[in-house]
Amino acid sequence: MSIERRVRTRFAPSPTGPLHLGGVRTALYCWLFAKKNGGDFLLRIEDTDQERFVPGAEEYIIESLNWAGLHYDEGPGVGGPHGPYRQSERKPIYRKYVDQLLTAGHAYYAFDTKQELDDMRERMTKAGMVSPKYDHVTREYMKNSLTLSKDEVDARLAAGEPYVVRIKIPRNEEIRLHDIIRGWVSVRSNELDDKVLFKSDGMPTYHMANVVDDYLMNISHVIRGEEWLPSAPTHVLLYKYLGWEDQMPQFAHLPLILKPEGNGKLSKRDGDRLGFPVFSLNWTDPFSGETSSGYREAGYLPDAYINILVMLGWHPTDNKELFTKDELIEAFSLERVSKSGAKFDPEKAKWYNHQYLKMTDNAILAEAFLPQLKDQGIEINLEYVQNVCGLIKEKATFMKDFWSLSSYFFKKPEHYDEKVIEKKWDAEASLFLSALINIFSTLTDFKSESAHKGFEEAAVSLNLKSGNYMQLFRVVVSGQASGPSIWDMVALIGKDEIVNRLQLAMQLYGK
RNA sequence: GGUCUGUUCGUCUAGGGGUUAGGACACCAGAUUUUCAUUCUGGUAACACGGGUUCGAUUCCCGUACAGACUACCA
Repeated sequence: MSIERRVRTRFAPSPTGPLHLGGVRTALYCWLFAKKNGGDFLLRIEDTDQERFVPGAEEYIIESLNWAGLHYDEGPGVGGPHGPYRQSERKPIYRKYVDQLLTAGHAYYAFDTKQELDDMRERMTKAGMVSPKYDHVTREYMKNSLTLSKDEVDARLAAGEPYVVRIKIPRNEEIRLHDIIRGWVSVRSNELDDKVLFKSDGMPTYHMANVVDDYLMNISHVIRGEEWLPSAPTHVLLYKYLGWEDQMPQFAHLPLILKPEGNGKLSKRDGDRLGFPVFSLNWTDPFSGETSSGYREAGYLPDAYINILVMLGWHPTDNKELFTKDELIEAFSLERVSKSGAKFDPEKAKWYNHQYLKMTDNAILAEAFLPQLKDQGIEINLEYVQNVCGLIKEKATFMKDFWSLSSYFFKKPEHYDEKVIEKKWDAEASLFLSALINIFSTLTDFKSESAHKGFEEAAVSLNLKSGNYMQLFRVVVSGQASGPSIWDMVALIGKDEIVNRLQLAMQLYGK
């Protein structure tokens, strides 16, 4: 293993639908590891299964990655020295390696039809085998170049009979592979099946394509989900048979992301069923028309999303929880990725978003808030919006909460929290609010402190406890029972409007 | 069923042969001179079980249990 090897990682999704949480996290770890080591991160589209092709999926994947800020150095649309980066476009490349395996005797032709395969499985199942494999024993009873005579094989090939190429798994060997996260893993070859390498449609399967492409693209580290661990030994064998042992990438199999309730890995099929999105972006299935929501549209900030995902299976050396991308690149290492699956916690995800919202500059928030305001028919100067954002971001979990949290900064309340009105508006309240109107009206300098002072004065003048009317006052001004610091809010709305709203409420509820 | 992988508070996790087993989310309580969904302070809460090894094991080893992944001409 050369010490000088340049770090190159790849994210290799199959365009069979939208990208979900786990996929993005895999991409994130690949990206982080590459950046951390000054290497390259590539995107490769694994579309060797034309039957599962879903229109729009590739675009969706790319857009998801871009939204999350995981820009790739090589890949579709970007190019690079090892292209093309779509396996369907690399089709002619694979044949040569399949032939190499065939001539070396590490692979063989198999002519079994779907029916024959099914029959074999049924037979074996009846014989008590739970999941029959095409392996070193069953292949003896099947139609392949190991059981058929050379003449017959040639004849079938010449006749254009459909065939697949399977790897010939050796008997009684122990296959060891080193995983950065899990250490040494070993399997006996007899447990492995003769996987199809080359399909009858002329396309390689994942196993073949992935090994060939990783080699050709000079991938140094294969970082992927744990679901690939069982087939990794087959891949190791492929590197060996192709004579690429020296360039074999290092493996790191990531723990799975599990459903919050119960068990099992979070899957695309979970959609919105669990009460939170599993996808990055909104998605409409082109076949069924079914729509699923995404984190972007749900109001998550990209950096918050990244932060949520990175903590699902990785942990820094200290107890730090909030990271910028640069800090993540600095802190990340595969050695600190945990081995066990992580249940996704939607509540904690919200907390992260809230933290990021608070950290975001008011100017940026205001800019993002503008479209919502426009939809509400509000036109107002940007500085005011920025100030509003500064006050309400403490209270918001999502950007989309902004309007409901702040509408009263832009127009008079249309409804008042009736519970508070009922509970707090007594005879004294009317006296108090009248006094407040008078005092506020005389103020020339209407700021947080002066408004607060005026409020206290009104209470003192009537010998009342100011605290008793605090929440009522908030409701009168905003219609809502809770919100940001009351005096800051009042000062921002301004004296005339506040007095106005007090009078309005007196007309409605005054006793 | 078989193979592989895993198992520290409800959840994400830190730690590691001798610790009051640490942090975060959630939850509960108090505080912010009784606005609040923010903030602050405090609290409840965990080493799956059984055997070893050891002066000592939550930490190392072996079993058991449980969980998950895989078991297609899908990736």
